[in-house]
Amino acid sequence: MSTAPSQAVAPLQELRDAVRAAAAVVRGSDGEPGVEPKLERPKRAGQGDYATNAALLLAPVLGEAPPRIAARLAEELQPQLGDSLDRAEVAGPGFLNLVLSDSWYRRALRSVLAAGERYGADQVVSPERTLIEFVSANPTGPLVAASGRHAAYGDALARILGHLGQDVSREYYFNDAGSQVRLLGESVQARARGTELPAGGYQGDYVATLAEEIPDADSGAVEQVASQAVALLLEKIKATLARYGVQYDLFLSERTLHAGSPSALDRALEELERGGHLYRSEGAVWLRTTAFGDDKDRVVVRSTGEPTYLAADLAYLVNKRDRGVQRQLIPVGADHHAWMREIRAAMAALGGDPDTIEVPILQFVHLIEGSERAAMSKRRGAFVTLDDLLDEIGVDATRFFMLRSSHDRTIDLDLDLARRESAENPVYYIQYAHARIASMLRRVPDERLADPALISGAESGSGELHQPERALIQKLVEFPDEVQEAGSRRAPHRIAAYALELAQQFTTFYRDCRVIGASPESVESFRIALSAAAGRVIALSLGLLGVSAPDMM
RNA sequence: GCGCCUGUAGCUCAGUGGAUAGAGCGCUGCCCUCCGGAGGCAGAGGCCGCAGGUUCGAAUCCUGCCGGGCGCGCCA
Repeated sequence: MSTAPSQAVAPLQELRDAVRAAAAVVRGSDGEPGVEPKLERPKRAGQGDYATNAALLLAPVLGEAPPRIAARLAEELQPQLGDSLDRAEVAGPGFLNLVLSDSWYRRALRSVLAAGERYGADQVVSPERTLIEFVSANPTGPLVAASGRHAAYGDALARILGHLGQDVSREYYFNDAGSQVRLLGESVQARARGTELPAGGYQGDYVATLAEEIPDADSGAVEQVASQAVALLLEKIKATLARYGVQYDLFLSERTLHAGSPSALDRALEELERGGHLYRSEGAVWLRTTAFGDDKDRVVVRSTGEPTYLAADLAYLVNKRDRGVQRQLIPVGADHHAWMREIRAAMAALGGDPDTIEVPILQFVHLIEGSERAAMSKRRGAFVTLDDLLDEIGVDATRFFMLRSSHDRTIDLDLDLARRESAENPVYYIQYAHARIASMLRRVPDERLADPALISGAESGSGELHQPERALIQKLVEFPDEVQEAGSRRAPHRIAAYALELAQQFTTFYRDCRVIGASPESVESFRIALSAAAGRVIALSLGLLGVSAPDMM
């Protein structure tokens, strides 16, 4: 039995290890049970605090009835878990329900407090240099509302993986070299001159603003106007992202990949040429991506001699390889999902491992006004900007709204509803729970809130725990698993769901269990420790989403 | 036509092999001498898109069909 106080093994992990060990013994193998038993929380009362399906998994292997195996597991677990376990009961088709003792709960709370800010961290065995490239919207206009999904997702993922011990950096790659940029320059110039916009030109009001802000917009060279427009728009994008709470490590310009002789792009193409992955056809240069799983080959140099965006992407890949990047996460919108095959094939052609490039597909954010679906077009100037959205409903509500849905579901953003209901966004429920805890703890002297006091409070008291106390502790000990799951599945929305459940569980506890002034004092100390732990884990969860955890609202 | 994603309560969404499927909003009815009522309790509300299959066990995995989103350019 492991009760060593300084060992911060997650309480659930301890239980899981014990079940695995017992399963191995029952199976008669040394150490390895050969199956992966699960530990889960039964939904119904009377089915224990946790249940394992180990016996059901072992039954086909051992050729015995599951309940018999479960009974033997129980015998093995008893000595392993010692006073952590009240009793183990065989139930249903062969589940083993574990009823844990209050001393287990007290130790579990203690370990949450002892872990502090690093609770749920340090689970990565071998960290990789991980790059998350996200948003990367071209600087041909302000960030639109949908970019808020990308920004929130990429940033939250970075925070989660960082918490788990990965070496993460955030990058924004922007195309400032292509035809769209030239078109932007032409549009600004046309606006400045009062002449007609070029075909397919940019029509937004911001183009007129740019025409005023850029000196000599009417008379200067188009390239000059374009590059000044890009610079101004990029500043605006950076300001919006900063306001949204997203800090990038690097903004990388496509133009720098074209610069020099030979350029990064030249060198990438040369390398592919040497590898025999390029061929010429119809006057263009093609990359044979079909050799690596793509459904068609892709042009890298147009018949006009101009490189495509994919060519620049190749140069960027080489650039990242040279910098020692080991894993790349590049969330893109659903309209770009075919690009995943291209880039992974390109990676393979460059001799890299395509599996180190992950491209989570973010489904669309549909804007609805009234009952109509608002079409978004940057070029036509018909869009809602991220800044507009932040003005309307604020950073926290926007982030939470964007993060509570799984990335592979489309989000319907009803602007009227969002404005009306922003006060009812679940994020406020969570923040309210946090503020309430902070308010409560303000009534407690500082010395009782110091870590040693809290930790001893967690183990103080000998009375029986109340069910809401146990339920809250159960929720708290799930946190490391949730972070792990959110990280490995690239699914920050798990944390949003968890934070809401935790806030609910705290609220139930708060209603049923008097904290300040509870007697005897050991009970008060225990509940102060429990409240402080709940407050910390709520703050940690919100922090992983980039949402603030205010002490007062 | 082909490829990717998706279909769970009136609405917005969690739940990627476990026992009688959950939350928020909305609806009905209650609860403030009490640590923050931005709260709580109770209730109504579900062929988990449909049909097969795998399994001791399926919302979850497989197949087909139906509905929705997005792609299928020497555009980005």
